[in-house]
Amino acid sequence: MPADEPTGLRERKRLATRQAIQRAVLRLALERGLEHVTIEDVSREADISPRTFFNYFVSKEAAIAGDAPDFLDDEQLAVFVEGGPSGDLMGDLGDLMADAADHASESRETVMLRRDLHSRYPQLFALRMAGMRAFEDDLAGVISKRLLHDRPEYAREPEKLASRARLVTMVAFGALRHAWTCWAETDRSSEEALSTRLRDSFLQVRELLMQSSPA
Amino acid sequence: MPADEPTGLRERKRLATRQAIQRAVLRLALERGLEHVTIEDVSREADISPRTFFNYFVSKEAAIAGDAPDFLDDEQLAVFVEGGPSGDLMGDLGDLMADAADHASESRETVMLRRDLHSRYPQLFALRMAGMRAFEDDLAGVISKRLLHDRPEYAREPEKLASRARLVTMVAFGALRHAWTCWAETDRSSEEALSTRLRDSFLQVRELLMQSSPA
DNA sequence: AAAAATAATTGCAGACTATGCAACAATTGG
DNA sequence: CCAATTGTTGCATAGTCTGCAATTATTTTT
Repeated sequence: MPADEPTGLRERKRLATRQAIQRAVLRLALERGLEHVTIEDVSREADISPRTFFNYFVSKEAAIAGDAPDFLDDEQLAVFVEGGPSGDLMGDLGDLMADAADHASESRETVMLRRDLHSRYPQLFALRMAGMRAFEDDLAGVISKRLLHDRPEYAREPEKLASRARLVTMVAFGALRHAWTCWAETDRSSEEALSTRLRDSFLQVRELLMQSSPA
Repeated sequence: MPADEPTGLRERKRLATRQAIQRAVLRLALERGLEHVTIEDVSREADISPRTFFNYFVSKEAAIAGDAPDFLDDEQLAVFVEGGPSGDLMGDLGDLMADAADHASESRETVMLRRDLHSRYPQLFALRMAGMRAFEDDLAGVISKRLLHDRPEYAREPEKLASRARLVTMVAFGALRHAWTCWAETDRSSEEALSTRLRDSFLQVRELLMQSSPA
């Protein structure tokens, strides 16, 4: 279906403006410090009017936080829901997240700028996480289907299923945060991909509780 | 004559004002909706000047989010660090959090108002979580000591220990979020304590990965 | 108990954030 | 090329937040 990219001029311009704003605010914040950047500065840098800024983001913080990752194609999602690829829940979730990170629609520059900014202002990272509620809800839906596939008896207890799906989602977000935090700390010259870190963190979660019960 | 009241008048007044502001903003936000409450309204309700509001909280959101839970007494912490009380990491963390919830310094009224507000505005809950970074760092420190006690060989790999401690912390925060979310959804008339939910969520995390590996 | 030191409250000025509205400009589809 | 749709902008206005200096309240010292 998505063969080429026949998006209209309008849509392309909108995307370009959105990215220009994000680059602008990230660059300026890194350059002169978060508190010394105003919407007016950002707008000048991105070549738009201050009013237009608010057509794209509700606040400076939202522009810095950026968008939640895109979800994957339906096919990959279907594989996950039906117990694949490996059958291990945490491992498969790690794969899912890693692939999402690799196919991010954001430019590499934006991702790197944001990583540096998060290192300097850890609150921003927490804020980015806070902005991912919708993504989290989507994820919970997918996980719910997967759990139902793994243990069909959940069909008789829909509330328990929902609760469990949320628990898995929140634990997965813990792994996500861990991966991002580790990645943000790696040497700037290191070429280690975020996706590698993601897979690793999810596998560590898997190990974690196996080890935790003492003799 | 001097009943041991270690806190001076000044400190008590400050605490009272802080709590008055929180009650005011929560009540007003529940009553007329978040977006129809201004700092001026809150200040009037709490009997302070708008300027004073900002001596206590940096923003309206911060007042709503409230403070991170207090940590427990050193003795209880020492037990945890040395492998107690049960020896199971997640279970012990659940106990720790549950006790912290039971001994919260906040008034029951404030806790309930916040719960209701979070039900109506889930973003606020995410924001509250985002504001707990310092608490999270403290927790990571405690967990690091516990891990070192459980597996002294970590002493040879301090970086691995730190990374693992952070992972456990973030997974624990997932459990925390789950417990709070479930608790906020329970019937208002239910007397189920948050601490019960906390213990339950942590134990579920423990079970989770045991079950997750298929045949 | 008064005086000095310390800390909290307040008003005010000023910069910045954010939204509604209406005019204008650009893109799209016929 | 025209008409509909969508995006941009300026303006007005309400609200957020900070620095500063004056005032008031508590604590400490003598």
